[in-house]
Amino acid sequence: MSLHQRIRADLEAHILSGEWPPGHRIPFEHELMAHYGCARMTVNKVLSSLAAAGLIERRRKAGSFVRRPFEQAAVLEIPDIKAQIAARGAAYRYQLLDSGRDGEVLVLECRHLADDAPFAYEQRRIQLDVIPQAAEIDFSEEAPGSWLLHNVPWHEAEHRISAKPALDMVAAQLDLPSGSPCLVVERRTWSSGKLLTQVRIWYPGESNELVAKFTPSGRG
Amino acid sequence: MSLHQRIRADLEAHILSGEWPPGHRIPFEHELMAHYGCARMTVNKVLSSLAAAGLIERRRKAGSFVRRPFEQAAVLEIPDIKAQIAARGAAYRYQLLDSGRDGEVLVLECRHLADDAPFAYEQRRIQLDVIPQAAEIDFSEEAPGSWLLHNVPWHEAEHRISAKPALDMVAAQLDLPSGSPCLVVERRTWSSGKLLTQVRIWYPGESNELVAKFTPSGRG
DNA sequence: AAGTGGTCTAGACCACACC
DNA sequence: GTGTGGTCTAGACCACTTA
Repeated sequence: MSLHQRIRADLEAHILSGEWPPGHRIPFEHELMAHYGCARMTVNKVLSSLAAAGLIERRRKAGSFVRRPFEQAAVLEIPDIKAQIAARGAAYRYQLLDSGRDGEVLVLECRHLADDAPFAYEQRRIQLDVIPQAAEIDFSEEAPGSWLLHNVPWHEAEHRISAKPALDMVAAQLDLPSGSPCLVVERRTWSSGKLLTQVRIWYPGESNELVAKFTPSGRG
Repeated sequence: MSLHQRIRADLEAHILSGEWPPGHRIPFEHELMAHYGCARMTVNKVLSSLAAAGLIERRRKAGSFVRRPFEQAAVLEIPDIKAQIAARGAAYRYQLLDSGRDGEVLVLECRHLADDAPFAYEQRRIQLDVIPQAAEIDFSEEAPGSWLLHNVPWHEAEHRISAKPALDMVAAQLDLPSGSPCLVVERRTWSSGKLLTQVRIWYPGESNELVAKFTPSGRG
């Protein structure tokens, strides 16, 4: 592994772990030079790539700062479920149904309700080896999606969308007749190639739509 | 504008204009050094960024080569249905079920089959005031989606994705039990603000998935 | 074996933002 | 002014691939 890759991984770990929260000023280039014992071009390359990836923001004379995580996917608009329900004028309620560990993965099941009616059923996996601070969060209070959205920056995401019948447990949790159509959204999120979290969300088909607006060049 | 930005713009123009087609070998770093009269680090930075952007591919000892352009919208991957079926190794067949006019709108209904099994049911509307040449096309031979994809440039698109039960005609056309979950994709496409076409495609839920992969910055 | 890209250095000057 | 990042240089050594 090359020097600039090791430095980048090191800085990324500080950011992703939350040790350097959004707004935190990263050491100056000359400080990093001294710390890693390398030339300025090398740390400059690292910081430039972090800026290109959207993890940090660089300002002349001021320094480099950790950026806020993105509020939502700009391309495929899947807003925070809480905000989505609030936008309909309904009262939002969240329930943690189950939680456990599967090796280095935190496994959660939860449910989102609008005016006490089931709105979505969520199955979530969080990589604790990459986001160790997630182990300390009380997910019976805050939904994992909301917490992640506001605390962990991501670089890449993949959505997989399908229509499936609600069977057994899912039908029960969503209070639907067994076999009702559901929109199933599976999302995986990475940061610099490392898987951060996976989630599968079941929406009753009648109640929900995904909207994606974009141009061929990739700008929404 | 900095030197490496000017060099990058220059090389990009060669690639995007088609002067350097896919597979073409870009001049070696030492050749670009001589051509632009700069240090190797500078051209290296340019070529590295072009590689990171996916425009070129770099191979030691061999050189740097122009990559193939993306075959489809990288943001929300909805390939040509024909190509999609071919990719599964199934035989593609297309049927025009009905066609008519609604004022300035050409209205079509058609069906796509994989190995003679229904794969998707399509309801299409094409604005003839914007795309008059569509009136001359024999859509019993070529699917409207395929023809549009290859003949009409678009600038903006919006997808609306939902899960709905297949009822009546849709269930019949897709050979499904009434009420089966279907993935419904509604797409509207514009060019410079003018609506070109609308389409609603029904996929049997079990057989299909949409995949969207992207980054917050908008590059897939 | 040879030539390419990958990486790194130890300087340097500049533009810009903030004081 | 002062200090930061932005850029560029003229070298160098290495690793990998391909001929």
